[in-house]
Amino acid sequence: MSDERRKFKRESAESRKEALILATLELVAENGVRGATVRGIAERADVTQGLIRHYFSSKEELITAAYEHHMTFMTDQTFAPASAVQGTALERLTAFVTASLTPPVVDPRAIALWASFLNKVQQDPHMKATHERTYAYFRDQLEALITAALNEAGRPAPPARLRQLAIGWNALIDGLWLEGGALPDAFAPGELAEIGRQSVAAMTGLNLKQGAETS
Amino acid sequence: MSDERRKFKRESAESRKEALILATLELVAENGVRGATVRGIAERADVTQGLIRHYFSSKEELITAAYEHHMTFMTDQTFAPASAVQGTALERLTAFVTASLTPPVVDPRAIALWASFLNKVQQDPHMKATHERTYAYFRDQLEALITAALNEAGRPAPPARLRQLAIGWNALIDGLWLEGGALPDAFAPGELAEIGRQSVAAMTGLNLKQGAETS
DNA sequence: CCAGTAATTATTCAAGTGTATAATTTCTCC
DNA sequence: GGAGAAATTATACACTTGAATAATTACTGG
Repeated sequence: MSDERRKFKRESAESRKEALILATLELVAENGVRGATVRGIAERADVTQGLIRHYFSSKEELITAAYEHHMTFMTDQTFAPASAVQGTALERLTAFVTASLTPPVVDPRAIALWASFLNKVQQDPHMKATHERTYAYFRDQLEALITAALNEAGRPAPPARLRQLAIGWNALIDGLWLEGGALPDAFAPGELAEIGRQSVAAMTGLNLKQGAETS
Repeated sequence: MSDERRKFKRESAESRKEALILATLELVAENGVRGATVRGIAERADVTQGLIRHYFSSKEELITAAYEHHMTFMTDQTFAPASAVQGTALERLTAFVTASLTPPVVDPRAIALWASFLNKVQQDPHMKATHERTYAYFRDQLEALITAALNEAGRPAPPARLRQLAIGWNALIDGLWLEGGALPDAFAPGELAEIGRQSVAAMTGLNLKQGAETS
């Protein structure tokens, strides 16, 4: 007697928005920002295209929301492990490097998203601000960790040297992240993190051995 | 008496193709591959859109040609300085690192192009092959240079170690290249190259001081 | 249970897209 | 110097795009 099947189901604004954002990220990663069409996103999220405009006043706004969502996710994934460590600065530093070079941070999709968003980030002031804030945060955290680890080791360094170290470390981590994501099959599991730890150790004279987290 | 002004001028196929490719690269850098429209490219190259199809059977073909052009340019710019050096392996290695971290290799546009092409590179088999060939060439050259420099210094290393060094160096150079191109104002001229030389020196125990090329 | 409201779908529109074809213009060569 | 061929422009077409509006549908509160 009742309708054999509803034509659609109402969802909370929150979950709908998130579904649309996730669908957007998928398509942006696959086809770039311009390739992520309103119709494609709607289809991927299993709604009709009109709904997008109901939740976001324009495609631009959806794209921006998706970017922020992604950046927050990446930042969380990168910093959570180091924050969880309650040991020495050197241990936190090691955890940070390892997390930065391990899935899900290292991931082909993350690289694709980074590349796809780059153009827009450089042109849109709001997205640019988000990006620079994230980047500065990343490097500041890194520099603080390096500083603490060097002090801990009884080998404090002047600010100029610390800046250089932070830039170099950051570059190395970025580069390995990029290589790992762009050529996922070229490296054995854990290899990137191991190379990362060894390289930054050599650059600093600190000794980063892998903490046995889950042995 | 003669026509006050010709409506167009004939050019050689070669120069027209190049003009179209350069216009394409400009627009791809600015707006991504999908943002580089046939009409936009034609306007930038000061021709009408029909001409594009006269020289390239499709937009796809033009994009591919532009990508190859760019990759060839980047490879040349990166390797020419090191090839020109007639000294020790260490000197060639230093020249290589320096060239990789100096304009025009370090350039916001180059980063934008790299990012814009990434999607297409990962999907189009032909472009993917070009990319992987270039990447492999880059790392092989680097590994060979490192090997030679270590041998020269009387400190040969086993293959596994050489592989790790090449991956690490490559990542560091890529990362610095990326940072320099993405935030061109964040670094003083020559700073990136200096950090690069110091970092890879520390990673290897080799001493790369800048050769005084143009003092 | 049933009206009102908001979520969702359905349809429409103007602008932009790559491609195809037809119409011109320039240059070369005998 | 002028005909023929190739380069270039001009026009047309089918399709996609983001956005706007109208029409339905599902849920909620009394």
